[in-house]
Formats: sequence, C-alpha cells, structure tokens
Amino acid sequence: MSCEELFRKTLKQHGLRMTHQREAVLKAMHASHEPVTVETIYERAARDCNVLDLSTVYRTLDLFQQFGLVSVVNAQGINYYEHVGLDEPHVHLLCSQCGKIFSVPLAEAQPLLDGFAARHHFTVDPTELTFQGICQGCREKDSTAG
Amino acid sequence: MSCEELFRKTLKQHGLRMTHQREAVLKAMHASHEPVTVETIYERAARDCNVLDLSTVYRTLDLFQQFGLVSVVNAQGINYYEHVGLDEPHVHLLCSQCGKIFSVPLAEAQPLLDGFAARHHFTVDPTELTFQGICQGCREKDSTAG
DNA sequence: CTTGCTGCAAATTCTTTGCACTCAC
DNA sequence: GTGAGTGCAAAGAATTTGCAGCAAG
Repeated sequence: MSCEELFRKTLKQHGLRMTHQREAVLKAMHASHEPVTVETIYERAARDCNVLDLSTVYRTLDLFQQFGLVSVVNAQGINYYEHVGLDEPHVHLLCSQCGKIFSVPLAEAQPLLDGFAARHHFTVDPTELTFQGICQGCREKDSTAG
Repeated sequence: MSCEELFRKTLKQHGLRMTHQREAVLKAMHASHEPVTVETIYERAARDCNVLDLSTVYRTLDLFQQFGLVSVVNAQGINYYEHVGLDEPHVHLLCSQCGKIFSVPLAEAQPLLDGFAARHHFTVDPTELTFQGICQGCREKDSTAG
C-alpha cells in the first residue's frame, strides 16, 4: 500500500477527509528524505497547491504526527519534520554549525538505549533521538581557519 | 573558589559588572540542580531581588552561557537552563510524559559517541545531549491505566 | 446536504531589542 | 563621573485559534 493510500484509509477510519492541501503536504514530505522546517514544507507544498496557508501546514503536520506519519526533531529551538517509515529506523546527527542533519542506523545506538533501560529503567523513544555536534566538513574548516 | 567568586573574576576580566540581578540569577541557578525554565529562574531570582525583569533574566542567562556557567537543553520546543560544572559530566533523560529530567554519567554514552566519531567523523557535543522517552514511574502508570 | 477543512487575520507564547535612566566601579 | 546594566515597552518570530465560507463525501 502506498503511503497516500494508507493515509486516505486512516483518514476515512477517523471520519476525516483528503484535501488538495493534505495531499500537497504529504507529497512535499515524501520528496524530502531529510528533516525539513515548516517553512520548507510550506514552500514545496505550495507549488502543488494553488492556495495554501501556513496555518494549514501546521494543522496538517499535527495530523501527520498523530498518525505517526511524521516525527519532529527540535534542534536549537527550530522544529524539523521528517517523514518516518520510509527508511530503516535511525537517529540524527545534527551539525550545530552548518545545520546539516545526518542519519545513522538506530542499531548503533541500541546498546546504549538498552543500557539506559537496564540501569535507569528509562525507555528512550528512538524517533526523537538527535545528537548535536560538529560534522567532519565544519571541523576541517575550523582547524583551517583558526 | 566559589562559583560566585569565579563569576565575579570572569566579569572583571571582561570589563563587566556584578549586579544584584546577576547575583540573584546565579543563586537561583545554584539552587536548581536540575534543568529549569526561564520562568522558574525568574520566579526564584525575583524573590532575592526587589526589582527584576524577565528580559534581564534572558540577558543574564545569555551571559552565563557565554561563560560556560550554564547550558541549554531544548526539549519539545521549551528551553531548559542548567548550571554546569557542579556535577560530573552527564547527559539527560527527559520523560516526555511527566517532563522530569534525569541525569546519567556521560561515561555511559561515551562509547557510542566515540563510535560516531570513528564511523561517521561526527563529534557530538555532550553538553547538548538529551534522550527523550518514558521514565519508570510513567510507564508503570501507563500499564496500570491500560 | 452535512460538517470537516481552509484561508485569513488576530491572538498567544517565547524571546529580543531600543532607549533613557541608574548604579557598580 | 562613566558607561555597563536595567526596567519598560514595543518589536519579532514561531505557532495557534476563531470564524465564516468552501468543498469532500
């Protein structure tokens, strides 16, 4: 089942409707394989949709979250939205300098998360997991510059 | 050297001044051994300070950050400020249900961070590290409730 | 037709900024 | 005294909300 079919079905089950706007936002999320800002989603979706308001994008993303289609990453006060379920489970590496977000397999972090569960009885939600730091490119630039 | 002495010294070095307000905010941060919101800091500091404005708290926290006295944790769009340097280096476990923040030694996460450096050439900033999930208390409540 | 959804504009929330006055040094 | 720091009020930025008209089913 395609993502759109799945979404239509889920909407129906909840007595909700498919609209041009929702379709456009969904398509925009599909086209983005990395986490994107509301602004970006709005711009991309607006191309497919003769009329579209930012508030509609917020409302739609909210809906997507409820249905588990989209997850939010908050980094430095900015919300990034990401389409989930397309790729394998992963965590994020956010470069606090250039803002790029890299994905690495969740499996790498799993031992640590299991450790947290065992030692601290804390169950980490892996969809919300982001590590901030400096990527290779920016680190090289830094050492060159000063 | 006490934290306040250190702060006074650092201020002096930069040609800056110690004020009632800064003292009150510093004291409020001291009193909080867990990450707190600006609002909380403001309330606590205001008790020690006949006049205090929220904007001053923001400005002071900004200063503290520059001096490395305070670090910021952003969780679910809300900024939490935490006094650093008092305890050993640590990472945060944020319960997304009750909002409590737990600290665990950085050492537990170090192997993973080293792995990221080795495999992805990405240097994680451990002061910004927060894992969201569900704490034991809330999990038990959930399973009881249904 | 029914009522969920939308655009619009206004409201909220969190944070920052400009400015004249004040106070630490 | 001097200029860094403050309170105040207003500006910004990001997000939410109320409402009347529109459109999906």
